[in-house]
Amino acid sequence: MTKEQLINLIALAIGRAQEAGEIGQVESLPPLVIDVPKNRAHGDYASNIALILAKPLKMPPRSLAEIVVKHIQALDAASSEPSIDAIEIAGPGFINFKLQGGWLPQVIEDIVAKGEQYGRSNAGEGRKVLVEYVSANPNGPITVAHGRGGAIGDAVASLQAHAGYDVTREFYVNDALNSTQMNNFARSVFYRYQQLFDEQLAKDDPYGDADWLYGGDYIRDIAIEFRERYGAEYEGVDLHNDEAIAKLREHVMNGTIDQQKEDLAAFGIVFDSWVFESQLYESGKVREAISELVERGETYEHEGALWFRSTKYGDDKDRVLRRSNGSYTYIAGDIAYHREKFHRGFDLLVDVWGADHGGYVARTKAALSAFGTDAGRLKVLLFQLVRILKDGEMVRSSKRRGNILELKADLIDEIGKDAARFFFLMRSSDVPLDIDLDLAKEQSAKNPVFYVQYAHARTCSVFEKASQLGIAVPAAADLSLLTQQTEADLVKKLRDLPDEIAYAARQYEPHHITHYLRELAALFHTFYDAGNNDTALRVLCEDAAVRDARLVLVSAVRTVLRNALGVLGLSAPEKM
RNA sequence: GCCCCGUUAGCUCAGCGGAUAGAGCAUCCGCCUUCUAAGCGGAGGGCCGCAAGUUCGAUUCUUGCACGGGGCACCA
Repeated sequence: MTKEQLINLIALAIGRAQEAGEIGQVESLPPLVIDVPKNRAHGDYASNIALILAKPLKMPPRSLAEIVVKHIQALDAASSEPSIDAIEIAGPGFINFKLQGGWLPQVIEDIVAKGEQYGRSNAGEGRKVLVEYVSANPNGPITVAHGRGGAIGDAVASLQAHAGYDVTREFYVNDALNSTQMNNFARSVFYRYQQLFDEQLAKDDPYGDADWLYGGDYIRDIAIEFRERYGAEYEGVDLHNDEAIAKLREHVMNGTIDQQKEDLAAFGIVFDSWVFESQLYESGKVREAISELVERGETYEHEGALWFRSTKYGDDKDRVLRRSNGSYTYIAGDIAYHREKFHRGFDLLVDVWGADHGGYVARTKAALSAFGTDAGRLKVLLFQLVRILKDGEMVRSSKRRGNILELKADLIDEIGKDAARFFFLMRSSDVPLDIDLDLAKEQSAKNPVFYVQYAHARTCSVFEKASQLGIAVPAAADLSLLTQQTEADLVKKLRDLPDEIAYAARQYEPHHITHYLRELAALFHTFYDAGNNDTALRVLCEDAAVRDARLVLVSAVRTVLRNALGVLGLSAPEKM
């Protein structure tokens, strides 16, 4: 009996009880949900329906439960295939079900049949969702903080895809023309570039303390790359000539973006789409968006600037869209960008931002509301800051100055792509993340990703061993022979994957999957280890029928581990 | 001052309105003639920040308070 069948049975029993006049009618029956109790002594499934109906029906929960149970038993007994083994009323009025063994083979057969598809659902019904993440400014490398956003965004996108949405992954490049920061960035690169040709300039370092100078060694790295690409072609650029700098800025920026793409690829992230803020300006989308706000009467002029009356939609204060000097503000581009996303036909937008951008949620949603779009169709995921511990000290990462911790050099090269992704996804986005680089470098059992991947490698080693012994992996087996408690526990966990993925997708919380993986790995290790103490409990035991059943079980475990790792973009090594 | 996030075991954190609140690390005690010990079993350790409210039932929802972090530009 499946979960759905049990729910139907309960609904039917309530209907019978109502027909018999034993319980009253309710306006609307709440959706029936049944849980898998944490405590296995409480059975396979538990329903709290009697507790929920107690109030509207004005009956004590326990007696209500007794009536419902009576009808459930009658219905089950009358069915062609009675499948409830035991049913009991517990505590304040829970109805606990123990089903006959049939569910266990069903779960395994389902996994074997679905293979890579196991865990997917069609809840999204193909609706189009755009997930935008990382979106680092083109003035430096991808940092560890971007890495957290990248891991979360990529996992959320993957979860949505598994939940049946049509997902697009997008990176938004803030290369706006009115950017003072970008000019300073280019100026800094050219200064370091000139120093490569002029020893005296390098020694004197006249602008070493200039306000506009970007600190950090990565600027020098970019200058070196620039020299490799263009040689001495731009050696004579006047650092104080804003126009000349602005003209050459693009060269610098393209190099930076290429580098970002490389770093992201090393992290396993590839975007479907890159949108440039400059193109929104050039194509007139920004002007268009602002004009629409003006036409809709959502703006006003004040002291020469154009303001968006965002307070009308719950923002703290109104926002300037166009400065008194005629240039657009950052949010003008951002508003146009979000408007444009919906124009491209997406049903749902997900933005992944650092918590330091939390203040932008209200104004962005306000803009959508002003366009007459339901702001609920934009989901903004804020993740708390990443803190880095190195040599026992907290390192503060800063984009403008030095101390930048680069995702590639400082994390991926140290602990590997999989470990980095796993650590980023181990915690809820709402919690600050500490990464102790020294500890993470250890690559020991303390590292949970190894624990999980090792479980997968172990499943593979069983098949390896079987093959050496000339034992073929059976296509089917008598799964009713899986009678050990460790086996039942394992299969119950395997059964949870579709629910876990659906839940994590619905909540936009990938960390549930890392927890699931650890739990599943632990149950597999326990199951496996039982064979170390008792050879009869090994997968490759004497009894061929039991052995075949266990091989099918291990195959299902391998599939589920692989699928769950895959959702998070983690590899499933066959050997470790 | 206002907005967002947090407060659960020594530490870092899970916990989807339910039953005896969990995991990892750390500490202590056990298990290698092994299908991979990169593993497993066991023990100790909790006013779930405080106070109200809603509920049959609150660690979970609401409000207030306290403490900690982040954010409050005609910067991006």
